[in-house]
Amino acid sequence: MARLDLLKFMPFRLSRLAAEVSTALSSEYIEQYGIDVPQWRVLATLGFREEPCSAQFISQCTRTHKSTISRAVTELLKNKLIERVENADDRREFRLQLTAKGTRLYEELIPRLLRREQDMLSCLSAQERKDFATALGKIEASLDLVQTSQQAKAKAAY
Amino acid sequence: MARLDLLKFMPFRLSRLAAEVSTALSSEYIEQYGIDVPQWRVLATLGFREEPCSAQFISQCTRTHKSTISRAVTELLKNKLIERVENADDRREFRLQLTAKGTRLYEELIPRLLRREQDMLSCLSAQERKDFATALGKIEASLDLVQTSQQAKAKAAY
DNA sequence: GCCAGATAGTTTCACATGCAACTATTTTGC
DNA sequence: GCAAAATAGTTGCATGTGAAACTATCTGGC
Repeated sequence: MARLDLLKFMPFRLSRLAAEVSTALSSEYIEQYGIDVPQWRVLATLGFREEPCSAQFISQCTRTHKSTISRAVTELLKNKLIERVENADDRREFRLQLTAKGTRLYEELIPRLLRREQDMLSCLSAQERKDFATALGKIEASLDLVQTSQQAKAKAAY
Repeated sequence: MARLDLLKFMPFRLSRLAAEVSTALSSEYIEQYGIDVPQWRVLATLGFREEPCSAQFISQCTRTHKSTISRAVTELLKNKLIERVENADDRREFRLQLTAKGTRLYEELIPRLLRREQDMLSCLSAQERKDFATALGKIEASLDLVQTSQQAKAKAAY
């Protein structure tokens, strides 16, 4: 009879680990700044890419449902962490960017999150870390999770 | 200025990958048998461990909230995939086990899920797969995710 | 130019899940 | 032995999220 040990089953392990890591990490911005995971993803996208982005773009590159992004954007606008400018070329779309306040928060947060990431990976040697990232990349690629912006554009609305 | 590329940030990558893997995998049992992820976790635990288990135990070793397990158990009982027997030693607790129908479903499902897992990992060589699992194990251990049943017992109600 | 279909973003709805309160039982301290 | 605390499991409530419907705008075919 075929058996399956959940504790050795990769999908389960990934799910459990991702949940744990997410909880450990998000406490950093939830408790301190009152922003949740979708809001963090919006800020992270806007902070990393210097030019303004559409909500659609953020939705695609963070793989987060557009309604979730829409709600996060609403909240961030309310708290003046981001602002949006009309796009004269296409009036359906808004360009989003960090406000000065949002940029300050972003710059405060990033080093702390990077430190936390390093802490979590500190149980691996430099080589192990590199190999782990590579393996992750291969699995992502095989599941078609690596999107260039071209592919993102080609894809139907997510 | 510190920057952070979400696409290279381990917590985000893990979250995204886990979600994708979970969706890809759960379609196997959702579409065919109408059972959801928590229900699958109950079945997987009961099928793997031959002796009957309590809901509490399943909750701990799958790291799933006890109310979620409770609802999954209710549903599985309704569909006669599991049954529960009173525990004379402790009448608060019920021992859960697969029914014949549940065992049949389990035995049908397992090979297919294992095959899917292998498919997902087929982009890695045998050595890479082993190293990946080892790295995962180290991160889990450093986050205190590896529970023996002793530790589970020692831990407060989850 | 106009109409059909596509697209950006919002909102409504249904549903899943975590938390906290609850019931029923058992264990612990005295 | 009994009262207080702990524990197994259930349930009500609040919340977050995805699907789908919706509005507004744009694009392509003709």
